[in-house]
Amino acid sequence: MAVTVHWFRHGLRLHDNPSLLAALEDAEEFYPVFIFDGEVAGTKICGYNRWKFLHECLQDLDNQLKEVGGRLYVFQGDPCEIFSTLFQEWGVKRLCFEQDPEPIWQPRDNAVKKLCEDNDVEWIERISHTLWNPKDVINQNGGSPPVTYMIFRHVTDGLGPPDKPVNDPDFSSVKLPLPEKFQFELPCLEKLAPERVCEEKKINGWIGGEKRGLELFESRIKVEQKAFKAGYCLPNQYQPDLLGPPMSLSPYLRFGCVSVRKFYWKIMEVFNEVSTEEPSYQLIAQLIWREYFYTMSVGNDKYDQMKENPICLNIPWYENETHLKKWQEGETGYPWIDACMKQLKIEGWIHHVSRHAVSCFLTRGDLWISWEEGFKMFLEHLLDADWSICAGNWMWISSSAFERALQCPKCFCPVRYGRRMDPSGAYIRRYLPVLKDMPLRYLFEPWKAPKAVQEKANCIVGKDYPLPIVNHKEASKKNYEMMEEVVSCLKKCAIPHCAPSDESEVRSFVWLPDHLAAGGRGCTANDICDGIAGM
DNA sequence: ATTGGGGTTGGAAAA
DNA sequence: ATTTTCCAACCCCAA
Repeated sequence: MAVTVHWFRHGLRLHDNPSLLAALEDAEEFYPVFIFDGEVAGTKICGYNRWKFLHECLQDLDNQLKEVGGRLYVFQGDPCEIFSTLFQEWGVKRLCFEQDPEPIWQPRDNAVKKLCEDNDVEWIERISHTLWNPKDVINQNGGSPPVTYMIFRHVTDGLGPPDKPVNDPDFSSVKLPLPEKFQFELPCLEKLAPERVCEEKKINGWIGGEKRGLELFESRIKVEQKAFKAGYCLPNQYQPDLLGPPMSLSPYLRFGCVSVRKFYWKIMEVFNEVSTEEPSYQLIAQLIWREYFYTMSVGNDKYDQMKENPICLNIPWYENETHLKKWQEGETGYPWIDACMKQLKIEGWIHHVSRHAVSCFLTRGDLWISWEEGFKMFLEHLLDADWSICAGNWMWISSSAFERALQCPKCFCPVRYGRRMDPSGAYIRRYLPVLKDMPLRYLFEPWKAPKAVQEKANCIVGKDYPLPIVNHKEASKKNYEMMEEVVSCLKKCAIPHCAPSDESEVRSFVWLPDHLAAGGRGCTANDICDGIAGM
């Protein structure tokens, strides 16, 4: 019988929460704790929508705990200092928390573990943010992160399917002490970081928290079930729904409102109910990508930067503050790009085709600006961005790492790709109202509209809407040549690193130079920017 | 595998 | 009403 604490960081949920169960086991008194330390839950770089989402997650946890007679204890400050006080005050005997695999959290967690050891407090860390323990994947692979995505898949196949979700917590036999003097007011963004409250406090349709996450999950499962029954197949030239209400679970996976293991097993279950075929890997491909980027960041604290990052190509990107600013603000003069950036800033979530478009435009496609800038922008605004997933996706997109480093694909045309993804132009008109009367014909390249058309549409290009900041055709051609040069330099020093076991896989691989292969990898899948992957 | 590019063609919108 | 322009819809090919 003991006083125990569960420390929430990721994993803002009650279901499938093994470390929460560990905290409740044989406990006499139980305290659920969340600590704002200026970094937790991605609050170091955090736009308004992310703050709002996090607050809703915490509010939801507090509401659920109220129903079982408790409250969520919320603190602000350094975890070590706070726990040091709490251990004394509450007489804590056990501290439980979910594993945060990313390197950025290790100093914090190591310090707290040491504090526990110094104070004779048992600490328990459990895996539930990822499908597998990244450390198991690395061990299974012989001590280093898998060199390629294919190998990653192979290794995880070797580990077997991920653990099934654990039972819901039972609070009936523990005491949930209520505070006498402590205030449970969640610190609001306006007070904590007023400079981060942007003017764009728009309603975005996203509501944080486990309750909403599970509702969305259930409705999403029904959609998938229907698709399976109808004979699920991968869409070849599919039309993304850029205008519908948010359906992605990615923000809920990011904050742990919905368990990734629940997601995995439910999809499998639903598919198996409908079909006797072996479930396609594609069903959970995005979850595996998520897993891959988390795992690959383990032990690489330079994962979010180009310099000194063993897996990232050094590419001589331009430094162009003006271009960067225009990209960030959605003022590039390419309506498709600008609409995506406006939606990102206003709503905090954009579809993966939008992510493809703007990330390619910033980096290897048009502006030739480092992916690190895009990483920072996405990490600030995207509800589903997490440090390693965001950085991994940006390296991928910009052809800075993985097999992309040696096989740079064609870039997206900001006009043509937009036309295909948003054929009615409704998406652009929603996020760029200045273009609402521009005829569809010129909507994706309004600078080509004759003066009379511009006047009639009440939008003079160069005045009401910017002229394009670069000539796509010229810029992308030059950038492609520069990328080819980088690649040809690399190929000269490329040496076979390891032979693929399966002959059929050879096609998918490009040999990596040693310095890349050491911590690097290649992969063949595409479509990695889906919200689930959480770029 | 998925894009852009080149070619062609038919048709719609602009002039 | 006629001409011009340009785009969607094909195809195939290259990367």
